Amino acid sequence: MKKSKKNILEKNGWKVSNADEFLKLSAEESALIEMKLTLSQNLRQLRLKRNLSQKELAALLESSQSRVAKMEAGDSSVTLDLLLRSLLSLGSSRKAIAKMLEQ
Amino acid sequence: MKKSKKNILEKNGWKVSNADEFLKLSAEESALIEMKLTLSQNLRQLRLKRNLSQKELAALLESSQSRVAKMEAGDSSVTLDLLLRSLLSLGSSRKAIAKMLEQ
DNA sequence: TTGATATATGTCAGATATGACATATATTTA
DNA sequence: TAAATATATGTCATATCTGACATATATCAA
Repeated sequence: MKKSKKNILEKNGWKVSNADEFLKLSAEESALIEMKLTLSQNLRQLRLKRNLSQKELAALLESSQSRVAKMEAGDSSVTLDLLLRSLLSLGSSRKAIAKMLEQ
Repeated sequence: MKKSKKNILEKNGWKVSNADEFLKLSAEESALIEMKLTLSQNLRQLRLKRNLSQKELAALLESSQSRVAKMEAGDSSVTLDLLLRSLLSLGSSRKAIAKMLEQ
C-alpha cells in the first residue's frame, strides 16, 4: 500500500497510526474502506454531473452540507447505508451501484 | 408489491403499517431494503455452505448469535455496513458482493 | 416422548452515526 | 483586489446500531 493512500486514510479518521498497525488492518476492513471510498467518489461525480452544490444535494437528502462534504471526503464517520441512500437519491440504480463496486 | 412481501417487511420492523403508508416508501428506501434482503439471504447461504452455526459465525465476527439471526432475518436494525463486513469475513470478495447486487 | 442443539425474538446499556451549527479555507465572480 | 459562493473541518445533542443477555421456539437424535 502506498504512503499516499495511508495518509489519505489517516486524514479521514481511519485509525491507522503506524505501519505495523496498518498491516493489522484486516483484509475485510481494507475492502470495506475501499468500497466506501469508491462510492464516495461516485457520489461526488454524480453530484457534479447534476450541477448541484453540496448544499443543494444536502437539501435533497434532508441532510446538511457538512455531512455531504464528509461523505465525499470518505470520512470514517459515514456509513455505507448513508452513501447508498444518497446515491439512490441521486438516481443511481441498484445495478449501477453494483457496477461501481465491481471495480 | 405482493401482500406476502409487505408482511415480511412489517415483520422485520420496516415501518409499513398500511397500504397507503407503504406506497409512500420512496423508491430509494425500497431499493435499499431490497439490497439488504439480498445480502441477508447470501449471508445465510454462505454460512450454511461453510457448515457453521449462527453461534460459530458470531464467534468469527466477534458478535452474538442473536445479531447473526437478525442479520439473516433482514431485521431493520441491521446496517449494510454490518452485512458487508460479515460477508467479507466469510470470504466473499468485493466482486462477489457486486455480483450479488447486480441481481 | 426427552434432552440437546440451533435459531428466533425482545430488551437494553454502551457505542457509533447523524444533522445541525459555527467557522475556516477555497474557489469563483465582479 | 474584495465580496460572494462553495467546500472543509470540528463539535455536539440526539438518534440509531451494536453485542450481550434472557428466553421462546424449532429441529433433531436417542
